[in-house]
Amino acid sequence: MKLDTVKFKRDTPPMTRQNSPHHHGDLRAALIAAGIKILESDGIAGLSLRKIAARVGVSHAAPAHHFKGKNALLVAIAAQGFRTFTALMRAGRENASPDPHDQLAGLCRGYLEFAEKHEALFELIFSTGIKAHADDELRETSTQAYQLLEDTCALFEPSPHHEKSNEIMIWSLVHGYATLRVYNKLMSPDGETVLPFEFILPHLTPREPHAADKN
Amino acid sequence: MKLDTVKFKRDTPPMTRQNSPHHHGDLRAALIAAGIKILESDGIAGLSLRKIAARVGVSHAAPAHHFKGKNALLVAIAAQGFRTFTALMRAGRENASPDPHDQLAGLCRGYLEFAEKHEALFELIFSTGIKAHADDELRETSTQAYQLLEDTCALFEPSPHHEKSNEIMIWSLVHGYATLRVYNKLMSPDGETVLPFEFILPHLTPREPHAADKN
DNA sequence: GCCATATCTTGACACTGTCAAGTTTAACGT
DNA sequence: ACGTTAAACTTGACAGTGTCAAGATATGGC
Repeated sequence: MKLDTVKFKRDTPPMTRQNSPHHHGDLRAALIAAGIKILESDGIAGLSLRKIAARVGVSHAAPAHHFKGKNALLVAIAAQGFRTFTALMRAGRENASPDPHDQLAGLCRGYLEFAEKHEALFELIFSTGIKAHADDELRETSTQAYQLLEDTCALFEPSPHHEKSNEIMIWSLVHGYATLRVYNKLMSPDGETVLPFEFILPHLTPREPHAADKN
Repeated sequence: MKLDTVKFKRDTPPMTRQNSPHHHGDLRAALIAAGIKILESDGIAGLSLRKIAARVGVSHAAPAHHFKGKNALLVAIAAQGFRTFTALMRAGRENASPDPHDQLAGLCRGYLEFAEKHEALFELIFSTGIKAHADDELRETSTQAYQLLEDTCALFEPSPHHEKSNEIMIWSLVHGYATLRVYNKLMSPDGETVLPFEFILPHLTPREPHAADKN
């Protein structure tokens, strides 16, 4: 399928690009948005720079002026992915009762919701090749996601073994569960809905409210 | 870098291919082996059919006669990956004391060892695009891996919540922890060595040895 | 109004997976 | 022993990929 021959068929009318072959308007953001769309429809394997450029309506080499390479665009997409990831976790937590167990369960619900509804994006942000420490924006957004989890874990007494044991355990648990559910590997494919945290959560003892913990 | 021009530079002497441009001998196995080597050196992104073929010393289209496509070769490589994965888990378990907690900890040690020492292979076997239920060999090998975990979890009393809760919890925990460690995302990059199962394991109660459980 | 510069296009390159057609080798029935 | 058939491999082609170089055009500062 020749993609470059249908160059000027964009999905949105060229509001930003005023009848001129150059200066799209906000090409950088448009590329990220189009990349996410293609990612959600064609998966991570079907994502190519040329396809993104064609969808936005620019030439195949246009993205090079906004991103250092394909990987840089993927990093920007991943950063956006982390933002909606954090938003879903926060929403899940806010829709729960103030009880610490419910708070944590709500956070995990948001986690799983992201993994389910944005499968390709979920795979992207946790894939090799996307080094979180390489890019400033990606480091920022991923840190915020971890921060939210850390805050929620702070509602409980820390483990006597290690101060970060709670975070690591919860994060591993929910991430592993999400991964195995999404990829449907090694688990019964009949769509189990049992959550492992319902088994693990009672073992966590809520912290004494020695201060005004209303975050 | 022109790869096709150095076609006959294979890494092993052509013992199986007796001075003839055809009939390699056991090309299928050689392609899988070469694929794993390239995978471990160049990562999952640097793996191409042509590179594999060049390394074995055959033309770029030779693999097509043994694998339906690139994905089929990846599936075969993944199957082999599952085999060493299971072997490492089994070895970790066999090197532990008969105590159920030690048995499970040994298994998890093997799990993490595989994820660490065979990073790209670990990413491959748990990636989308490799559907475990599509290929017979892959389904077989992945089932064996899960079976070993299930057997080890059977050393403990099942959770009152759900009969498979132990398996799901342990698998999620170790898989999530391995993933986060390998990709080094969202966790302190100072190489923590705290294992979350050391916190989780004491909550599991060993099963009563009502039968001769010496597996 | 002019010019530097950012923005985008066109064209080329090497590399990729996959297909079609040809060539050599091995296997097998007679 | 020999000729036919099928398998194994090669060569060549094609569209698609990321990336670079060079050219065209519009924007914004002077």
